[in-house]
Amino acid sequence: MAYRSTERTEARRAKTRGRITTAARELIAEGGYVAAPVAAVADRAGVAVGTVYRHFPSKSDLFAEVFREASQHEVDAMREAIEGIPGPAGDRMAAGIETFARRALRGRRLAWALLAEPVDPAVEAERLHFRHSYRDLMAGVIAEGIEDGELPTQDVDATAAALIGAIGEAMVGPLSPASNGGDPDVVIASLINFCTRAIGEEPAHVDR
Amino acid sequence: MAYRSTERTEARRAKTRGRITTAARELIAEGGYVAAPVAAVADRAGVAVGTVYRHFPSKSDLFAEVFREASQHEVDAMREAIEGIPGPAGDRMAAGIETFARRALRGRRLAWALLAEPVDPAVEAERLHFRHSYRDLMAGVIAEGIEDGELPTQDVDATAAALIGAIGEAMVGPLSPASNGGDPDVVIASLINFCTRAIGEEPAHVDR
DNA sequence: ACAAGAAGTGAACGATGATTCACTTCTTGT
DNA sequence: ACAAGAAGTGAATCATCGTTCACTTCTTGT
Repeated sequence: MAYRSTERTEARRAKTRGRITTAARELIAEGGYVAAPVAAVADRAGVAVGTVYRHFPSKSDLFAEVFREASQHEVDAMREAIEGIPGPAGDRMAAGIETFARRALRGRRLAWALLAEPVDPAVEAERLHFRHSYRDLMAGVIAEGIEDGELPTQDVDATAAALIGAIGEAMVGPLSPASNGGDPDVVIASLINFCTRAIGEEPAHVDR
Repeated sequence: MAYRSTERTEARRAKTRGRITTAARELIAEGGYVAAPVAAVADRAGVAVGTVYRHFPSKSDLFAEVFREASQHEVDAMREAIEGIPGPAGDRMAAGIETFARRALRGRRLAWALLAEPVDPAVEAERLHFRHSYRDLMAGVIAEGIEDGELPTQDVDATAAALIGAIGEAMVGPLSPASNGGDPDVVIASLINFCTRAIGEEPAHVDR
């Protein structure tokens, strides 16, 4: 037994693995899943196709990991926005949405890939987890608002699911003004007004 | 010139064509776009693969037609629901949503394929048209409501886009209570309450 | 009955893309 | 220096599908 993996080789291995996931994420951010066949990922990472398979059992596993990391980032950002400030539920929801929206608009393609682009089942499972996290964050704020008497009683899960749908469509959907050259600030303000009314509050400012 | 197409042959040709589009629609309704390769469509229609290409220049064209027909049906149904009744904008929007929702719940897979499942660009163009139609129907009702002083001023297009997103997620999305065994009537009632509040009205009844 | 034209057939082709594997190159402990 | 084991390679393989086309079968007018 003349070979023993050491810190040095371990680090090198991790570095290669990281180059592969980074390449995959970049390709997705540029052109979505279709723009990221294994050969292209390997090419961008500067390794051979076979090397990808030394680090991941299949393409699905690779992309599931990429997905998991990227979406965890997004969810964490939203959670911080929501929990970071005190105040009424409506304001905290608005802060969460604003954070989500600004990040999504900065990387529209990646946001679309995470939210909506079709993928294989293994990756889809990650997406489901991701969407659940969003919904639960929203549902939590709304439930508190109801408990405090700030919001009307409502089916919290249904409201939260519909909110996620509305936000997704408004940010990355083809109908969205954001997809058609609208001013991001205006689009976000409209979206927040919509969501504020939807949970049963009066928006602070009215559009237009 | 000894052959002249006649009514009889014309009818036979149309029938075959119809069998092909029907087979395609059924396969989509059962398993989505991925479950409908040309060979499977031909098989279900009881014709050879080559026959499909006698009737449609390409798979894209076939599916574009299937999409167009199916979505036109849906849009017409919603339009009738909205225009069929008099009354305040909020009520008419609710009627439109209810119609949409009941149809979507009856054929969830097809609805998902029409609304969200990724497809080639030619078909995507049909979908865009379809979603635009929905948005415009919604935007029309809301604009009238604003004009009548029934609804607060708001960015009509943004509201309409967000509504479409909310409805889609609530009906066919993985988060939806409707996807998790919820009672359709309850799910629809919650959705309508959400949308009613979102456009700036007080719902008639409160959930739970 | 027959020729012309159309509809129908399905094996073969071509493109794309994931996955494999025999082989080479690098690292490590003796 | 050397053997063992790991990392890396990339051409070849396999699978899936859309599309084509030489051929067969049907329909119609003479």
